[in-house]
Amino acid sequence: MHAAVLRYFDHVARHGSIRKAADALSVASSAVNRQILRLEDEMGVALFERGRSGVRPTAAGELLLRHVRETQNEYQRTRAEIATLGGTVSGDVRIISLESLLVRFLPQVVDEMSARHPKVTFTVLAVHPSEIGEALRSGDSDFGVLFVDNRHRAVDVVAEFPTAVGALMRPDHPLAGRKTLTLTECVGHPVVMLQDRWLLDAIMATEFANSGARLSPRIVSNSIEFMRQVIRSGLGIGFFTPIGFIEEIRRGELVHVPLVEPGLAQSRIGILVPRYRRLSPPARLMINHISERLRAFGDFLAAPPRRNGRRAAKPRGRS
Amino acid sequence: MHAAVLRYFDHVARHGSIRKAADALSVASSAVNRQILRLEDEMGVALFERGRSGVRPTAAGELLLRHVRETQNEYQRTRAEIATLGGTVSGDVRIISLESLLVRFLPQVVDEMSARHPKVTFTVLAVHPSEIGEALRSGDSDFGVLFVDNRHRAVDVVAEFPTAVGALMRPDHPLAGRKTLTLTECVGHPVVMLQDRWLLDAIMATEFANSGARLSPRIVSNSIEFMRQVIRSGLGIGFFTPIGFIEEIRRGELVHVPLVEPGLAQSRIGILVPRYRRLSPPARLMINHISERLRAFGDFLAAPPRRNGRRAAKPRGRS
DNA sequence: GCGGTCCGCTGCCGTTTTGGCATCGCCCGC
DNA sequence: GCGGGCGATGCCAAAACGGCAGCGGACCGC
Repeated sequence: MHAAVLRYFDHVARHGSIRKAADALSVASSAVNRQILRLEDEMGVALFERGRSGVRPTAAGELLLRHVRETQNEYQRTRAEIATLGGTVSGDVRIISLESLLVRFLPQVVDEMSARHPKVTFTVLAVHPSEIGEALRSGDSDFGVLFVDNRHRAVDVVAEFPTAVGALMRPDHPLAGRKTLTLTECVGHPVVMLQDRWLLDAIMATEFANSGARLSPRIVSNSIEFMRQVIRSGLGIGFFTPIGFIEEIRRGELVHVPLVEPGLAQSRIGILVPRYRRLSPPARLMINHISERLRAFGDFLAAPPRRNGRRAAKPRGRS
Repeated sequence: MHAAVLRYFDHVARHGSIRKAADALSVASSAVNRQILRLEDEMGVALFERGRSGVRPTAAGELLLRHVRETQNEYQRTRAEIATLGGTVSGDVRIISLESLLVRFLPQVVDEMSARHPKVTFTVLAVHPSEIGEALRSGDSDFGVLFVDNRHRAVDVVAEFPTAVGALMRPDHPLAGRKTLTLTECVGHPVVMLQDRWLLDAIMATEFANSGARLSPRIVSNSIEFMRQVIRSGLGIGFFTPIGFIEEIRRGELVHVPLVEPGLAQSRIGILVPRYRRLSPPARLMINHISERLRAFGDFLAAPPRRNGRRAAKPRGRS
């Protein structure tokens, strides 16, 4: 329905080059170039600055770009809405998420959703915390499943549940019997750490910095899967929310001891939706579904089957 | 920039007929027809129901229509924004308003604005109160200068000033000396009334209905200008806010005695902007300008040069 | 019931727009 | 200075679009 020039313009801006954009679009660069020139002529202003190695949007280009992208997003949303009239939910759900949720939680949720609504597609991205604000605002994603951060403005928290960043270790670790820990108490024990602390959250980063704890990482990695294995091998303590390790905790293979540092003990994971954003039907359904699942995890974590837990007698791996 | 089919689709929906739309667009009806058919093919659903005497949007058509119109509005706004980058403010400002403001107030404001920003165009419409909600919501207008009505949801009141609906009459009218009046006190005196009470406001309509006052209209008209003349001729009392008659009141040719009925004495005129609407630069400027002017009128009315006013000694016509 | 009218739709054809290809001029880094 | 990247342009074929005439159906007034 919409003119091809919208896609062209968007791609050119994204790739920073007419030829690259044309390549990605599988059309001749001359075609893209002419469309852009014609568009600039129609607008009466330059939309790109031509540089040595490509093009860069001018201020006017940025303004138009916002309109074009919003139009494309709204078009997709509208199509999804129309498709839903026919009974079948379809469309793309675009989610940004914490890395740790991509390992266990979201795959399962996507699987369930996908089984129920086969025509729905998913785009699930882990994002650099510094990009969270922009990713939510720009409309590139429908919503995020992230640490709740009050600093985000114009964002509604649709559902949230409290979680605690804690020390993850084998059941036979000296600290495994503790009910709580401080970072300081972990000093001296080998720890495994995420490379680039932004894989944790900004909140955590500052918290780790504030507490004087000088932790000595024995192993550093940026792979959560790798760290899962080394922790299970007893090579050290990792610091995570329990949600990515639910299965291991359930089976008693790992123990999660909450940290008491304020910003860590009280952190919450929630569904963050840009305020005033119209959501596509599949996005709405997905949010509902994730909310349910988050609540279920919340209930589970409220009475965790800890090795030495007081409440004990909850279903465990060998039950 | 945007595909012609957007305009076609919009026009067809507006005119309820492909041939009429084609006529308005100055293209052959076959061209419009084919674009619509192609669009329906692309969407996979019928967008119009074909009837004996034209077409009517289906549910899917309505959804797409909303997207199309929003896209067109946003495009215009974006163009205005881009034009403003170059220093000159341009674009169309679309205002809905009270009939009474169209007579004196808005022409002057538009004139001042137009002198300052020659490239700005104006669309000023008086609207049926039943259409106010839809006109604000649909995006057909940028903002309204209307009676403030709390029943409108999702609308921000940017500026407002109190005004009182009152009895408008010649200075030599028996009731002209009064400081306030009730509708009941007007019974017995000839009144001139607007035909179709919706030319007043919904608030006023209910208020007039509630108070048991049985007023006997000597003259009924739907023209404010006509009523201005008959009131000046002494043919009766009219009920208006003073704002459309500022000049006559200032010159002492007419007297405005506020009514004390709650909904009338406390009515307020304000600038109503649909919440979360992005405004074009000229619309923002216009709102600022109208706010100033409204404030000026508010100051003037706070110390009105009434024949027997206590505060007296304010500039009058013959000063 | 019978033209007249208005509707959406369609086949045909000229015009306009769009895209592909080759090429130009430019600038930068090697 | 030379190769490789970039955007811009001329030329030509292909596709899209619009105008015209005409079809069939529904409705209305006579």
